[in-house]
Amino acid sequence: MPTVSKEDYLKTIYQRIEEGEQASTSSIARTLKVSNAAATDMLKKLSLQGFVNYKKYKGVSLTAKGRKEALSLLRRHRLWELFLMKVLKLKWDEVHKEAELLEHKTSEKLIDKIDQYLNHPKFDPHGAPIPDKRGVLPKEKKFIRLDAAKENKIYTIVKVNDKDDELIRYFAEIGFKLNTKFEVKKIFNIDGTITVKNKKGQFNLSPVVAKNIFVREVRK
Amino acid sequence: MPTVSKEDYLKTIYQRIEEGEQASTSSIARTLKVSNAAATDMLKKLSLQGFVNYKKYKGVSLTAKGRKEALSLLRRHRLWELFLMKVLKLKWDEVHKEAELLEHKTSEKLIDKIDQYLNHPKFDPHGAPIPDKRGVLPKEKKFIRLDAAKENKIYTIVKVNDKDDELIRYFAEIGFKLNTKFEVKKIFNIDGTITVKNKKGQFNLSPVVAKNIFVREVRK
DNA sequence: TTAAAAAATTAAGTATGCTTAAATTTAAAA
DNA sequence: TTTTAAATTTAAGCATACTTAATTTTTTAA
Repeated sequence: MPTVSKEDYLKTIYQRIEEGEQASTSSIARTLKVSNAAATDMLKKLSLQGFVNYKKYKGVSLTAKGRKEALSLLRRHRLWELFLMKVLKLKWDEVHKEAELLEHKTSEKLIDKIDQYLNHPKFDPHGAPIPDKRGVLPKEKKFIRLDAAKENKIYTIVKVNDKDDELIRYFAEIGFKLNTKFEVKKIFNIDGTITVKNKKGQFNLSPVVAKNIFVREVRK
Repeated sequence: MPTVSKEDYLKTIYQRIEEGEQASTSSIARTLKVSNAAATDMLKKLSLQGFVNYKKYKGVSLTAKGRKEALSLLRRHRLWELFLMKVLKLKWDEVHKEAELLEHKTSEKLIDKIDQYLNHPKFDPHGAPIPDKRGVLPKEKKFIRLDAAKENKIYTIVKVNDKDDELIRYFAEIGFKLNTKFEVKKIFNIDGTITVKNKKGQFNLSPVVAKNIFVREVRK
């Protein structure tokens, strides 16, 4: 059993790689808000324990064992998020932080009960896929990043990045919840700002924000 | 905010004192399964941080601040136990261990939602009183320890000691759940063994076991 | 292709919460 | 009351997961 810290590292590495980016020491350190030295240190330990493939200066990847742990933690995180929101009525922008704490202290027995209670859900409140008991991910709907959308088309929100509470709060505020529709009105070439319109009104989204919203084109 | 370890120490001290026993260094160490040296160490830290009154060789007691933390943790523990059992259908003898983990990672916001969901319950599945948001304990029903019961009388179970999973499993096995009736058939003077009878059958309980069951006399 | 910049690692040191062993204080028994 | 036993504390040391500062390796750009 990995420690709390080790679980966090494994999750971070998994998510970096899943996002198609490389899991560099400094990117891991940045995500976990620790020094590069701490990350290097931990990568060595994780390697020694067979959770990652790690060669000095050559980057890191997960072993099957490490991937299994990462998926287990993601499962716990995402089931908690959904449970807290659906059953205990916590807000969309509150569940991430709470789940982050509970996930490390949740037995397999308990998480299976939660899974059962929710009837084996496939996606969490932010659209992220929930691995099943064996670590198998459900197939996701096709989506593109909002910063790759086109003018004058209608989209629906498939997924949002849930790693930033402030961002989630902002999405909620402008009515950008899961499965809601909006139109891309204009994209400014100069800086990539995107003007969107939904039932809450019209908003300008910076490309940095838009990168964190994943959408699918829909008919009018 | 106390750390996880500190919360555990405060809870242990509170429970020792609540039980009318003194909270000696070694009793705390025994409960928490650490060395006496570790307990001494921690008592010094807790004292420095204003959670306990501690004088070398003179024992320890909680300050108002320490008591508040202990009651907060007990609240979280007991609400989780009830929630896990009632909502997520975990077994009577499973909830203690799970709650022990979750209690430390539960925000006030979350525990208030759980309290609300359960409609502000007053007792946990083992009969222990649940402190309210302000730390006020509900009034308990009168009870005596089973080892002080009398022959040929009928009792009902008001509370059991929930600190030992094996014991709880045994209680469940012999039908000794909360609010169930049984009769004390015989008490052996030689060693204090108590013969009890309920709808599951007749059993001999050692005085060590009987000390962990709290009962109230009822009419036939 | 080499110099500078960036990334990664090593080294030294810290806080927390443990351990065992030795020393001290208190309590109990002779 | 003194000796012995029990409880407690102190001392020294360990593992985990951090920190900053210095060093090394890799990458980028001139």
